[in-house]
Order: sequence, then C-alpha cells, then structure tokens
Amino acid sequence: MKELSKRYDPAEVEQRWYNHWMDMGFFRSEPDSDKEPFTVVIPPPNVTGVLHMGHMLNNTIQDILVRRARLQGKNACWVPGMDHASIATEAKVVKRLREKGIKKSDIGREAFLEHAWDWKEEFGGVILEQLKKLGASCDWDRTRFTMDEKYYESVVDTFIHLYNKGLVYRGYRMVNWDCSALTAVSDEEVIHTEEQGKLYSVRYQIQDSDEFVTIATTRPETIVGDTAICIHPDDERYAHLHGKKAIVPIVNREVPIILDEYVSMDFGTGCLKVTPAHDTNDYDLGQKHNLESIDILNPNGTMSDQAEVLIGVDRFDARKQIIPMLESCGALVKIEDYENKVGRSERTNSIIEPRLSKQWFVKMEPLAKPALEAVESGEVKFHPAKFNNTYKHWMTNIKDWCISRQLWWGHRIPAWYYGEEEGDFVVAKTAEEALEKARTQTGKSLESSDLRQDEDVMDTWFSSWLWPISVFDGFYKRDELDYYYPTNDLVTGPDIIFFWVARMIMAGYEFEGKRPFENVYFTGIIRDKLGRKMSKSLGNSPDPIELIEKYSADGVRLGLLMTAPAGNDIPFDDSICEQGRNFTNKIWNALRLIKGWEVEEKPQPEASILAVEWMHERINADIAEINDLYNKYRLNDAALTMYKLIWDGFCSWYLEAIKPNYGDAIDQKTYQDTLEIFGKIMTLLHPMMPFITEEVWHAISDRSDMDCAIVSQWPETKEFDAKKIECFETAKSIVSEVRSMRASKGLSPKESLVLVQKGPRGEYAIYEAIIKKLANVSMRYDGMVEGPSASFIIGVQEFSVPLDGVVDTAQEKAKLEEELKYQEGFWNSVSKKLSNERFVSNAPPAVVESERKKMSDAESRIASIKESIAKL
RNA sequence: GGGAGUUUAGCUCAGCUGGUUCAGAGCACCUCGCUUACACCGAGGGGGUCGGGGGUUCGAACCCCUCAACUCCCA
Repeated sequence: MKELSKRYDPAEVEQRWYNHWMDMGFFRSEPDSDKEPFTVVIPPPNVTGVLHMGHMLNNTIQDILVRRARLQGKNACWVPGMDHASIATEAKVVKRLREKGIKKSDIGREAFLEHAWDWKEEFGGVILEQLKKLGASCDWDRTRFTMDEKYYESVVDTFIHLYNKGLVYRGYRMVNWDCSALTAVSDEEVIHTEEQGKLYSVRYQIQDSDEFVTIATTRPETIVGDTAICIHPDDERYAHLHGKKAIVPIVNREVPIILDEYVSMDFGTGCLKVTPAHDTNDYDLGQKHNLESIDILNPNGTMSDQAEVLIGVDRFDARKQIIPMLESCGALVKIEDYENKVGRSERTNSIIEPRLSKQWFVKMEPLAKPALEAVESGEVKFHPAKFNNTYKHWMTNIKDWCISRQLWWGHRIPAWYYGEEEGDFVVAKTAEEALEKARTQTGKSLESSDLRQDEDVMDTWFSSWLWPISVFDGFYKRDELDYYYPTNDLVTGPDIIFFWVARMIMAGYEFEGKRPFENVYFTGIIRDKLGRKMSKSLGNSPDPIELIEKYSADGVRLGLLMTAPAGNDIPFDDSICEQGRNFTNKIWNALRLIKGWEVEEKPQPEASILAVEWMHERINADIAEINDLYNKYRLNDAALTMYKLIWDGFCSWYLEAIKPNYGDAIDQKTYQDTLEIFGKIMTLLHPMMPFITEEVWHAISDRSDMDCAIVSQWPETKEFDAKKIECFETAKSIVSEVRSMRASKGLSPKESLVLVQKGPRGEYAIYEAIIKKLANVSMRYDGMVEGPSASFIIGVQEFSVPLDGVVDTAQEKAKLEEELKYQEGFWNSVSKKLSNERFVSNAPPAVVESERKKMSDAESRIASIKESIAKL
C-alpha cells in the first residue's frame, strides 16, 4: 500500500466513490418480493432553483435514512425528481422572453410552452446534479418530473375523478389575486405581515339628513366600490339610522345601512363600510344581505371602469389621488398612522388583492377527515410530534382549495365551455370526449369549434400531492406501487406542512385508501448567525457547493447533522462544518496509524486483550443506543454518539491502549481485531459520512468491486456488559487523575510512578493492565504509603502516588482538607435527609436505601481522607 | 385577536413517569505541549442560583399558578 498522505483529501475520494457506486448500480432498486422495501420520495425541488442550504440539510437526512435502510438489508428506493413550479417558472420564462422583446400574449400558448420546455431542459435539474456532490444515493433512473406525460395524465385524471365525485367544483368566489403574476393563488401562498400604513376616517352623509356617519378604512380607494354601511343591531348610537340610507362620497351612491352582529361596536366608530367585491368579510356580508358587488379593480390592479373615477390608475396611486377628492367634498375627517396586517404573494411579493372571480375549487372537508384521523391515530407520525397540533388546527378549520391558476405552464384544466351560462361546460379528458359529452348534455349537434378549453392550469401542489403515487405511475399500473407504497419516511421543512404534506396525506387516502408514508421528519429552517432566514436578497446564504469544496461533503453533512435536532431552526455558520472536516481528518489519521504498523506473530499483550474486549462492549452498547436514536429520529444525537465512539472511544482510548511502543511491531491478533472493529465502525458511520467510510473500508482490506461499505451489513444489536463499561470509565478517570497530577507537578509522562490504592481492590481493576500502560504506573493495593504523596479519590476509592521530593506537603494537605470539607458537607446533607422521618416513611425504599449507601460511602471516604491528613 | 411552542454553560442542545455524588454533552474559551497517526492534534482546566416570582412535596430543572421574553401557526 502506498504511503497515505498526512491530510485527508476528500475531493478526489468523493468523486471516485460516487462514480463507483453508480457503476455498481448500488442506488438502483427494483421490486423484489424477497426483500422488505424502504421507500423515500424526494420533496421535488423546483425546476427553477439552485441548491440551497435547506436542500442540503433535507437531502442529507434522507440519504442517511436511505443508506441505513440499505445497510439493514432492505430494498432501499429513493426516488428523485423535480416540480414544474408553475408561477415561478412561468415568471422566469416571461422575463427571458421579455428580454428578447417577446410578449407572452403575442406568441400564444403553444409557442410559449415550447419556450418553457426549452427553459426546463436548459436549467431544470441543476439541483439534482448538485445533490450528487452531496452523496445522495437516489435511484437516478427513476427521476421524475411533475409534467412527464404519465404524470400529467394522472393529474388530469385526478381532477376528473374529484369532479365526478363532486369534490371539485367551479365557483364565483373571493380569491387571493396576485396583481403582478395575474393569477389567483391559494390561501397558503399569501404571507401576512404587520406593515405600517394609514387609517383614514371618512364621513358619509345620511340620506335626507344633515347627519353623517364616520367610518375608518385603510383602503380609501375602495370607497367607490362601497355598497352598504354596516352597524351593530344593538348599537344605540345608531338606532335611529335603522332602515335609512347613506351616500357614498365622490360617487354619490345611495347605499343601505345594514345591521349585522359582525361589526364590533367598540372598534373605531362602530360603523363599517362594506365593499363586497374587495374584502372577504365584506363579501360574506354582501352574500348575507344580498348586496351588490362592484368590482372596481382590473386584474392588473388598476381602477376599472366600474370605479367611475380614476379609471386606469394603479391601486396605490389611486389611494393617494383619492385623498384630495375626499377632502374637496368634505368627507375626509382625519388620517392616522396605523399598523395593520398586509397579505403579500409568496412568489411575487405583490400585495394580494381579494378579488371575486370564477375559479375551480377542491372541497376539502371530506378529504381532510381521514387525513386528520391518520395523524391523530399515529398511523402517520410526525417528528417532532409538536407539529401534530399545527396540523390539527389547520385541518379542523380547513377552507376549500382554489386550484385555478391563470397561467400556461402547468396541467391544463380539463373543462370545456360551450356557452356563457353558469353550467355550460363539461369536464373530460380529451377534446373528443368533451365534444361527445357536450352533445349529450345539450342535445345539440355541437362541433369542436363550439368548445373552448379552460385557459387556466392547476395549482402546482395539485400535482405534487400525488407525488408518492405518481412517481410509480400508480394510477395506471400496480406492480411498483403495490411494492413501494406506502413509502416509509418523508423529510421536509415545516413551512410546507399544509401546502404539501397535509395534501399528500389526503391524496393518499383518497386515491389509495392508505397513508402515503409512515413518518414525516420535519427539518428545521436554516438561518444565518443572526437568526435571519437565508434568502437570495439578503445574500446571507453560503454556496453549498463551495462549502463542500472547502469542508468535504462528509464534513458538511456531519456539521449540519450535529447541530440540527428535528424541527429546530439552525443558526448556520461555516464553522459547524469545520467540526465535520476535522472529524474526517481524525478518522483518516487513525487509518494511517493502523496501516503504519508492522505486524508479526507474537503473544497478544494483556492490555490489548482487554482493550479489544472493552471496545466490543462499547460498540455493542453504542449500537443499541444509535438504533434507538434512529428510531426516534434523533439523528443529531445519533451523530454525536458516533462522533464520541470514534474520537473518544476508538481513537483516544482504544488505539492508545493497543498502540505498540515506538518501533515495535503489533501482534497479529490485535491487528486483525482492530481492522475488524474499524470496519464495523465504518459501517455504522457510513450513512452519515459515506465517502470517507468507503475509502477506509477499502483501505483496511483488499476487497472486490462489489464489496463496499455502502452495501455492507449493519451490525446486529448484541448483549453488552454494562458493568465492564462502567469499570472502564473508572479506569479512564484514574488515568486522567494521574495525568492531571503529573501536569500540576511538572512530571514527565515518561517517568514511571507507583499508584497505591487503599482498601480492597476495586472492580475497575480488571483493566489494571490498561491503567498501567496509559498512566505509566505500577500498581499496589496495600494502601501502604511511606513519605509524602499526592492523592485523589474516585468513587469510593482513594489513591496515592508516593512522590518523594516533588510534593508540597502543605499544599497537599490543604487540598485534602478542602476535599474533606466537601465530603463532610455532603454527609451532612444526606444525614439530614435520613433523619427526616417523613422522608424515610414517604420515599420509596430503594431511594432510602441509596441514601444510606451514599452516607456509608461518604463515611468511608471521610475516614480515608482523615487518615491521609494525619500521615502528612 | 385565537392557538401552539420555547426559555438549562459564551453557542447549539440532552436531561425518560419528580429521587443516586445530578446540573450534563459537543463546540467555543483558558493553560501547557510541534511526545514517534493527527496542531484539522494531544493533555489538563475554568464556566450555569436550570428566564423572574410564588406554590405543592420529605424532596422540583422536571408538577401547579403567575409574570416576562422570544418563536411559529391561524385569523
């Protein structure tokens, strides 16, 4: 074997093993009834996107779960793919065309879609390529796109299915209108935040009277769309106005004064203006009181003809321009600063306009019911479980889902219209079928030219909610779906719990009658050091690829993992990856040490026999722990356990215990055992740090191309002797105490010392050979110490090291006296507890018993210390 | 406005149904050391009245009440 370099060089290693795994087909999965499947579907990244830190975290976790399942002998299948991201992609394509001087409306739908597909071919999939650098072990042959032919078909079929069931309907409703994307968006796509605005008080004259009522509004431009004034029926201040009319300023429209308990009497003047076309609550009032709706806005946010004034002026300019108009007619009472909640589009940041329009909706209640039950009963488990509450709250207050989007890039709504009346349409998969249906429905001999398909596409989430089913073409064939579905784990961010997770659960039950996945792991959101969300505009996100180049994929993976408990936000700083990189270097150097040894046939030293035995115990204990942590999805704790097992257990103690003296060879037996142990540990670590573990796996043994860590075997849980592990911990403490003493007295580690234990030989002494080697001492248990000595206590044992000449007796005495004081204080508190009769009679016997033991232990320590002090 | 959650060392977090010498881990920090795997290291060390106050209990980081701060979700 060639000389291993002093530093681990990940770039070459990572590339090489990733290619090898691909060549060997280790990521591939085919249904195999002899093996248990383990399925994960990737949260499909947006075709427009590039890899960001959220993806890094999310996909690291998925890869860990998938790789571990593979090691456990399961048929691991991780399906990658992409989402067509209607709004975002369309916006990019529109922008690109505009830069070329092309307008979307000029080229028409077909040509536009060609450009969109070109765009997708050109830029789509960047993220997936980047994920390979991270080590993602996806079955790339299965890569799916939400607009693949079969997938597209399944989305359309789903729409038809739900329509036929009465769960998809067309309605004239208040929707969230994005004036810059010119499309409706769902409630979930609107982000509400507090913003500084103004509150305008405006007075309306009462008809046939000199009296006025004053209302307050944040949106004075909507006054021209008012169709009522609303007061509380019990509001005595306005009792005399019942049945009267008010006059809307500027447009001088007569509107009724309606009574409704919706108005809160103590807010403002208790008078509310009602604009049914531009406010959700007002719309409801309008419905209830049969009010006219006047739509004063055009789709692009400018004032419409119906506004009568300021026609064509943008809504925000209109707000400014209407103020002098109100003033001039004496209607403006006052303007105050006011903070209120404003909804903005998640995609375009444009202020969302509540707008009445005809849209397609999904009736959610029937779908929500089984989906809610699934989580309540634990059939679908959320990690951490705190998201159950959020989920439940949303599910029990669910509103219908607006799925129309006034866009071209997406799955076109399969509805065909043949007339202008309310019900003049059919829903069908193809134009031919639609014509057929329309003929039957109307009884007329319609021609295809009489039909026009709905121009809109469906919400992207209406396709991605089918992801766990459609990636297996589950709507059209059963072989793969029956094997892989339900999937096992879903890993995603809590920000899309409603958008995606909840809806997938609904789709799972609606279309398959089964949960789509068993576990949902919600990652945290990665923030910068200052706790801000990472965003392009802030420029506070590191480039993941650069991070990988700097710290290695393994290093970044471990760093992210260690600081990322499920559901907790992560304040990210490059330095967390440093720890991961350092860890790879540590492992690398352990390899260098071992590979550097000469091996010969000779007897195995006692210390090595003990070290090997202990190492097995420790590994077995840790396997149990790690499995438990994995099962609880506490991956950060599992990572820390691995880290300590390797750094502390394997490197700092095991390797030091078996290390031959400089220049000496190691015995064959210990060497073989060490390689075996190293291999086992590499398998355990492999899911988290796939590359270096693979490299070590091959370095410690000549192996065939197929014999790889990635497909090695996850170690079985074995019994372990907790007592031995505990004894070893004591032995470690003894070694540390001796080293500490050396440090404080300025004694070289090379100088051998005598360590004397007082009292009966402790159980820890099974590891005597290791203590002797690592502390460089010889040991006695007779307690006989002549002359000055330094001492320390571990557990119930007191140890002394005779040190003629170097011990400062006075100092040593002071140290002992301090210790004595502490022990006596401790004894006092225990003694007080035990003399309290209520404690003795109320506490469980085991607790009382342990207190008694504490007291007697303290007594023996006190006696021992006193004796030492006396000797000094 | 309604709901959920969080608050333990400088940072990120453990701490199971209240009970061992129980206040812990990793990182960071400090001291010493380029000792023959590793300075991306080793050895050693300091650091918290468990957000404040009150209560229950023989006993509270843990249970109850209250106040405060922060976060998230919904309207």
